[in-house]
Amino acid sequence: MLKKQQLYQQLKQDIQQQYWAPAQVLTQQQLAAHYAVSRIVVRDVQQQLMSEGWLNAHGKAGMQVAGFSAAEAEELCLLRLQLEPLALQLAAPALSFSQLGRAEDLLKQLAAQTALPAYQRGELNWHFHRLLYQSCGKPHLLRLLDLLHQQVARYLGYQEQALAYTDTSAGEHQQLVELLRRGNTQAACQLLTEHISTASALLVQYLQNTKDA
Amino acid sequence: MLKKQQLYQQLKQDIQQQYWAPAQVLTQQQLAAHYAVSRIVVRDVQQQLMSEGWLNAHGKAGMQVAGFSAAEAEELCLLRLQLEPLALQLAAPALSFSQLGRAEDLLKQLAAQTALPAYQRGELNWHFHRLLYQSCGKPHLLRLLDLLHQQVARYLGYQEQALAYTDTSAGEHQQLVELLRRGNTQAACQLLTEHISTASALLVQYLQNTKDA
DNA sequence: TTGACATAAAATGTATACATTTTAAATTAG
DNA sequence: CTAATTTAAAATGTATACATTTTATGTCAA
Repeated sequence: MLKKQQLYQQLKQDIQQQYWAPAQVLTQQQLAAHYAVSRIVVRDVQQQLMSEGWLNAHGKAGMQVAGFSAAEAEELCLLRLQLEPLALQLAAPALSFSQLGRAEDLLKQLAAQTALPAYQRGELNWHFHRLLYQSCGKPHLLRLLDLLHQQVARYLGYQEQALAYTDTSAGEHQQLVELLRRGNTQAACQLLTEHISTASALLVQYLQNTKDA
Repeated sequence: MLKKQQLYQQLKQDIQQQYWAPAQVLTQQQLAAHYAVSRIVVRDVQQQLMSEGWLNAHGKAGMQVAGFSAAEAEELCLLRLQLEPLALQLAAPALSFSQLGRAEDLLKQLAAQTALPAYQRGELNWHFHRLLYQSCGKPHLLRLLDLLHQQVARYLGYQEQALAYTDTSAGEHQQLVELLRRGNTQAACQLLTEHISTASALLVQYLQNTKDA
C-alpha cells in the first residue's frame, strides 16, 4: 500500500501540472520506467485513475490522459446538484453541533490559507461539504459523491483563476452552517443548490472562454 | 482479457448462488487456488467486484462477500429514483423510433422467456431501461447508472420470488414505450418514477420479511 | 503505387518468485 | 491464569520472467 499510494498521488499531480498533457497516450511500460516501479503497480493505479476519470481507456492498449470540456463540467455539476442537496437534506437532522464546529474550523482554515494552490483549496472545500453530508446514513450515496468529487477535482488545478469566486463562496459557506445550526434544513438545501449552481456556472463559463482562445 | 472476464463472470455467479456465502471472508490465495488462476487475475477481479459492491474490503487482508439488507436496497432505489428519471427526461427528445423498436423487441423477448433465471431476466430488464437512457448525452450519468445497476443486480438472484412483480412490470414497460413514442416526456418520467418506486417497495418489503424469518 | 500478407517489435496479460506486512500462535514473565 | 512479547505461518505487495495479443514494418505480387 506504500508504493501504490505514492505513485497514485504523484501521477495525479503530474497530470494536473500537465507534465502529461491531456489527450496524451501513456503506456504501462512508459510509466513503470519513468517512475521506477513495477508494471503491476502501474496497472493498479491505472485502474483506479480510470475509475476516477483522470485516465480513459484507449483502444486495446494504453490509457489516455483525460481532457477538459465545458460539457463534461456541466454534466458533473448537474449530477452534484441532483445528489448533494439530497445528501444534505438527509444529513441535516442528524448533524451534531460538534460536527458543525468542525465544519467551521475548516472554513477558518480555508479563509486563512489564501496562498494555497487551487487543488489543495479544493480539497479543503470538499472536506467541508463532505462533513455536512457525512451523517446522511447512506453509504452508497456518499461513495457516489466521492467519485463525483474526484472527477470534479481534475478541474480544480486547471482553473486556478476561476477560483476567484472563493470570496463569495466563503460567505455562502458560513451562511450554510448557520442555517443548519438553526435547524432550517429547507433553506440550507436551497442555499446549497444555489451555491453549487453559481460555482458551476463560473466554471463552465471559464471553460467556454478558454476553449475559444 | 480472457481469463479475467471468465473469472469475473464465474465468481459473480458463484457469489449469487451462495457458493460463497454472504459475510464470508475470501483470500486471494484461496480464490486463486480454487479457480486455478494466478493471484494477479484474482486481484484485478477483486478490485472490480469491490467497486461494484459484490465484495467489501475487510481489514488489511481479505475481502468479504457482501450481504443483503433492506436499508441498502432502499438506498439503491432512492438513488435510482434520483437519477433515472433525469436520464430519461434528457434522453426522451433524442429517442429515435428505431431505438424504441429495439426496446420493444427486448420487451417481447422478456415476455417470451418466462423460464429464465431471475438474474438473466434482470439483465434483460436493465438492457431495456438502459436503452431508453442511452441518448441522454451524459456519459458520466450513464456510468453512474451502470454502477448502480451492478449493485442492484446483486439482489436479483437473491429474490427470485419477489420478481413475481414482473406481471405488472411488463405492462408498465409497454406503456412507457408508448408514452415516449407519442413524445409525452413528462408522463413517461412520471410513470418511470412510479415504476421504480413500486418495484423498490416490493423488494424492500421482501427483504424485511425474510430478515424476520 | 497499392494492397495484402508475412514478420518483427512492442505492449499487455498472466504466472512465478521474492519481499514485506499482517495475523495468529505460542511461550514466558508477572 | 492473564497479558505481553516473541516467533512462526500465512497473506498481500511488488518485481521479474514468460506467454499472448496487438501494432507497426516491410516485402512482394498485382
